[in-house]
Amino acid sequence: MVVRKRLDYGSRVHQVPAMPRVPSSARGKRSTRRKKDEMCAFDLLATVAGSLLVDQENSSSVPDKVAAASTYSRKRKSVKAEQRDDVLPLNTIGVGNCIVGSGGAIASPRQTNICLAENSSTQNETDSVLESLTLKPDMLVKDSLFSCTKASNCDHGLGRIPESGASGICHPGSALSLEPNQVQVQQPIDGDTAALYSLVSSVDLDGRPPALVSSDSSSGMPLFSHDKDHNTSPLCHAEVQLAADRDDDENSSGCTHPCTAGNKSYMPHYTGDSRIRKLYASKFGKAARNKMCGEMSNKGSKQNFCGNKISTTRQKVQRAMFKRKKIVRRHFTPSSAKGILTEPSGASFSVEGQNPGSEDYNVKLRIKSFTIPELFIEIPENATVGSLKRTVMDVVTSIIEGGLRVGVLLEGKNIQDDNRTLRQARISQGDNLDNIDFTLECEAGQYSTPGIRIPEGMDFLGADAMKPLAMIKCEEPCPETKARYNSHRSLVEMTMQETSAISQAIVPVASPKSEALAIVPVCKSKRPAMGQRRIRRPFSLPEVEALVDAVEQLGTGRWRDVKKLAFDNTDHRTYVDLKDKWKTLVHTASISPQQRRGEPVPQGLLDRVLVAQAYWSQQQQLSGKASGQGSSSC
DNA sequence: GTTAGGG
DNA sequence: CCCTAAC
Repeated sequence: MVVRKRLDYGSRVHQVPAMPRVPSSARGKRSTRRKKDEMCAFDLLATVAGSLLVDQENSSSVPDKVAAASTYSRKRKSVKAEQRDDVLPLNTIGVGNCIVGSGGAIASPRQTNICLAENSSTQNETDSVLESLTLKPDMLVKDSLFSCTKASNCDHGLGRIPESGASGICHPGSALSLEPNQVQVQQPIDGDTAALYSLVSSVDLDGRPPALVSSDSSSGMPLFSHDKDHNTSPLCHAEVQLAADRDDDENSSGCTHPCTAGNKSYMPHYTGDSRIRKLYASKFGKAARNKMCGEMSNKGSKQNFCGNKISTTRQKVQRAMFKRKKIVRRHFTPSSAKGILTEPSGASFSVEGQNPGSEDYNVKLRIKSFTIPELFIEIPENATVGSLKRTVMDVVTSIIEGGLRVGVLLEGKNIQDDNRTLRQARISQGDNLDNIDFTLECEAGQYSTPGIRIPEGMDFLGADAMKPLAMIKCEEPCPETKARYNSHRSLVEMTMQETSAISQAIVPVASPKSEALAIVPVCKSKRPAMGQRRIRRPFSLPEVEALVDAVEQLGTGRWRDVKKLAFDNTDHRTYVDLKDKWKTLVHTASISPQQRRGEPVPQGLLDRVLVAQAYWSQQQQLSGKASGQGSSSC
């Protein structure tokens, strides 16, 4: 039922009409407007997530492999609280009968990736996976789905609800290597290929601090114990594991079904109690709202997907291509034997008690290393290193954030029928897993969505926009793989090891005072996912200077004019942004230099800010007095 | 659509 | 940056 709702919503997500704009006075607060059923999804998620966290209280902690993760402890609760205040405090939520994974949900509020796994049987496995989930600092993790299941079904099925949002942020590495850490998802084997798409699409890319992703991802993963054994270099490999789990009918009823990867925005509909709803609203709500477009947003904000406005130029990313090569490890779980067998090809088979011919088996895919090796960026010589980093981040983010559509190729042939089961597609048979490829494509198609306006000049990708962004090659299993497997699970691991070149064309964007690095990727699919938060774009020094200049001339109450004067050619800076930036500048100028963060602003500039602020605030007071006096006198 | 302000 | 109220 839940699945159905999600799917239904997702299928029409783009047609969800924007909330009619009502007079401000009539616009109530979100929380009061929101209907109960709009909160249901997260209610349930919160419930199950809470149970997982509680369960994992007993599990071992993630090794400190990232500096930021050093503080990670078994008290995942505290870690999350410290590192992400906008994360749902899952561990504070009621305990259920299930282990709930919430990788994305925690790693990134934009994406929710919550998986439900069986509770007791996977406890140890969760531990082991947690250990292998530490992320590389520059990794990319993007999770576009979460899964859930009813408590009564936790012992068997794993289902997931792809969460909205092909979003991505990336940390440019030294070689632009972007590696998602392990993201594991499980998929009913009799799910169709669309489900597999969703799973693969869970290779989320996110720029959140690695530690966060690490700990959070770990907590969110329904996991299997084998990872630890062969994951020799967790820091060097980002892995996505796709585990397919086939089980009895109970699962299907309790598990949500993944939506197609193409639909990145849809809403879960759950029912939950007000207690959890409160939790959600207070903590997770903000991020979730961004993600959960439509009803959940339900605000009529033009920044949400409900509106048709495409606000930033980050959408301008020219299509690029890159390939991914994967190594596939295959593990089977025949019955009546325990141990690891190696087939002639070198694939490792884990054999564990299960009836031969039983339909209970799983497929697990692992994707290691998500690398974008080549980016072509035109950057002025006077660019700073910091601006270069930001540019690279923006470019890569643009690539990712536009949304990735996953395709499945079997023996080079694209499997287009999403409704086919894996078995029907001959994916689950085990004898052709080496011939499975995945393609990643930008979600350019989303721009053709009715109601979504593509700014002119942003659509220069043309037909090229649909070229595969990535190709993932499944190859030979790693012979050295040794794994302990959960019973009745067969696994396939895919390793993305090589990446073909991806070429990106970046175009400079007009910017105040010829800002050195106002370079924005040009990508048709650059539009952020519905309801998705915009990419953070710190103001550069030239921008700040331009802002100060404009405010000095126009004052602090004419942000639209300021925009027109100094940022007219900068699409991604709205007058609200300028107003906000001025606010932060005033604050920055008013605090001690030691307390300031981010790229330092010259004190001289800050002094001008204070002077201008004082002057114009005085002017406003005077004008206010004058008008007040005038009106009274009249 | 703008402005102001809280988060 | 997001969101909302108020205009």
